[in-house]
Amino acid sequence: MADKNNNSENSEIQKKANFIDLQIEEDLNQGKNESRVHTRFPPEPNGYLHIGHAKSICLNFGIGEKFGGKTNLRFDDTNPSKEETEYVESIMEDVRWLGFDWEEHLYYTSDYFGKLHEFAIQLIKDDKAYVDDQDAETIASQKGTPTRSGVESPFRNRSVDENLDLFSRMNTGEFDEGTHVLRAKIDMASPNMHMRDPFIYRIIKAHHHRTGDKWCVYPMYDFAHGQSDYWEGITHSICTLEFEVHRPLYDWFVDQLQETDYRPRQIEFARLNLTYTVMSKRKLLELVKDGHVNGWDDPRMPTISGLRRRGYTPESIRNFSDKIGVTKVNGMIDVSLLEFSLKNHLNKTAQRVMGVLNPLKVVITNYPENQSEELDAVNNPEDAEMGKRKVPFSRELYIERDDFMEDPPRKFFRLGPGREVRLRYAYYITCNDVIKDANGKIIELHCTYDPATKGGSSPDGRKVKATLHWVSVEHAVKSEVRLYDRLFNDENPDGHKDIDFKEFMNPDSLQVLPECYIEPFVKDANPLDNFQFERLGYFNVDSDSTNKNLVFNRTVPLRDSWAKAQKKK
RNA sequence: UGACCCGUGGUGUAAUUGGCAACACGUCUGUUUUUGGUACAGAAGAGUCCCGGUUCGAGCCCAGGCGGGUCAACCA
Repeated sequence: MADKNNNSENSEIQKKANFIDLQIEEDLNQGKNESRVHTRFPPEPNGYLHIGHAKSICLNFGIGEKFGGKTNLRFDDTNPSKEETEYVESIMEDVRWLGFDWEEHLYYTSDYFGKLHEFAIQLIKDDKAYVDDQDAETIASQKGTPTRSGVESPFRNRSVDENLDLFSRMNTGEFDEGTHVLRAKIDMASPNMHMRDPFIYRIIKAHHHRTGDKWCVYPMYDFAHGQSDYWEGITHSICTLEFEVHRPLYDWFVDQLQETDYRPRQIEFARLNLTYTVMSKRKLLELVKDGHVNGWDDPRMPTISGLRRRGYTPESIRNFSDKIGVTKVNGMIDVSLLEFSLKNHLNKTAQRVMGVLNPLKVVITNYPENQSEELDAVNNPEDAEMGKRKVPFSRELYIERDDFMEDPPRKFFRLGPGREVRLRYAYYITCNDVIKDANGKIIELHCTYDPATKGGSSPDGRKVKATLHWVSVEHAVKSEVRLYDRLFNDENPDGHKDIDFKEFMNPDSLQVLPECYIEPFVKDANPLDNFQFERLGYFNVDSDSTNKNLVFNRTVPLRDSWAKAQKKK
C-alpha cells in the first residue's frame, strides 16, 4: 500500500525530461558556461500575449526553476514603428499573472542600442559590414532564390572610411527611410538565404517608446538577439522552429563577440497550435481592429488576457503547458486538452452555487405565502474545508426550462406532469399543473412539496431520478450571463490555402442571456471570481460587472452526457 | 531543383546502453452519487510513413525513398 502511494506520487513529480532538458543536462555534464543555466523570455511589445506565449513562458521560467538558474524578461523592441508601451505593460501583467517572477532581470533590447551601434562600427572597421545604397527591390533581386545563389552588391567593396561616413550619416537623419542599409558581409552564395549579406541596420524615422527620437537607425532582429543573449549571459536561448535557419547567423554574430569559453546556444521547439483558433499576432490584431471581437481581452480570444477574463486560472494554463510537452514536431493540439486542465482545477477549487439561465417559474402551492427559510448547501463537495452556506427557499421559485418536459421521452429523468423530483438541498416536489399562455407557451408550473423531505432526503427512503437546481424568485440576483462557443467552426482556420481564416468564423460564438437568476450568495462577488453553477458549468464574474448589474461569463460547461446522448439522435 | 528540420493510436507525449510500444486527453461500457458533474472500474483504438540492411532481436542504428514544415520582410 505504501509502495503504491509512493509510486503514484513519484510519477506525479518526476516529469519526463524533454529534449531541451536532456541537452541542458548534457551541457551541464560537460561543464559548459561554468555550469550555469540562464534563459530568457523575449517578446516583442507589438501585441498581446497568447496561449502560445504561455507555453514559452512556462518553458523558459520552468527551466530556470528546474535547474536552479535564472530567467530574464526581455522586451525585443527593435522596431519602433510597431511597438507601444501599452503592450509592454500588458505583457508584464500576463507573465506575473501566470505566476512567474523575473525579479530584477528586466531588460530591453533598446538598452543595447549603444553597444549594438558600436559593434556595427567595429564590423565595418573589420571589413565585415558595408552600407548598401540600393533600394529594397534591387537588393531582393540580387539575393537569388533558395535554389540559386545570389550576386554581390556593387557597393559591397567600398572603403571602410566611406562605410563609416555613410553609416554615421544614416543615423543623423540625412537620408530617407529605405535609401540605405547596413549589411553584414558574409556569403552571397550560401545555401542559407539568411547568410547572404543580411541587413543588420535600417533607417526608421519613428518615435521609439523608450529611446524617443535619439536614433534614426535601428538594428534588425538577427543583429540584436544573439548579442543581447550574449551580454545578458544567457546560456540557452530557446525559440520557435521558424528560427532554425537563423541559427548559423546567430552563431556568426556570437563568433564575432566571443572572448571567453562562455557562449549562448539557440535551441528551437515547435510552437503551440490549438484547434479551432488562430495563433498569430497579425491575425489576432485583425480580429480586434476589424471588430470581430471586443478587444484583445475578449473572452473568446486565445490571448492570456482573454483567457483570464474568460475565467481560466493560471494553474490550469501551467498544468496544460506541462502536459503537452516540448518537441520539434509541428502539430495541432486539441482544445479539449486545455479544457480538461481547466475543469480539473476548477472542480477542486470553485465555489458551488445555483443559478438558473433560462428561468421557468414554479409555484409551490402548499407552501405558505410570505414564508421563507434558509437551507444548508455544501460549498464544494471536493473540499470540505470550504464549508457550507445558506440558500433561501420560498413559495415561488425558478427552475431551468430544460428541466421540464410536458411529454418526456423515455430517458428524460427530470420534471414532468405528475412526476416527483428533488430540488437540491431543499425538498421533493411533484408537478401537478402546467400553466400556459394564449399561445400555448408554458409560463408556470404548479407543484406541491413534501415537508418531510427537507434537506433533500426522504425518511421513507423513496427515490427520485433527478435533482434539479433552483433559486427563490424573491431572493435571486438577476444577472446577465454570456455564453461562449468556439470562435471558428474549422479545426484549422488558417490552414486553408485559398480561403481567408475569417470565412470560418462562428456566427454564434457569443450568446447573451440578459435575464438569469443566481442565488444571493454571489451578491458581493468580484470580477474574475470563479463559480460552478451546479449542473451547468463554470462561470466567472466579468469585468463589465457593476453592483447594479452582475455579469457572468460561462468559462466552460460541465460535461453533459444527457445533452450528448440527445445530440447523437 | 537548394539548405535546415520533422514523421509513434483520433489528438498530444513516453519508451535507460537496441529487449513484450506506455501515459494523458478524447470516445464507448458499467458502478457509486442529493450536480446526467466528480470519482472509480473496464473496453475499443497504433505495431511506430515506406522499402531494404545490420542484429538472436530495430520505434531506436545504417542506406534509399515518400510525406510534411521552415527559409528569398529595410518584421520578430
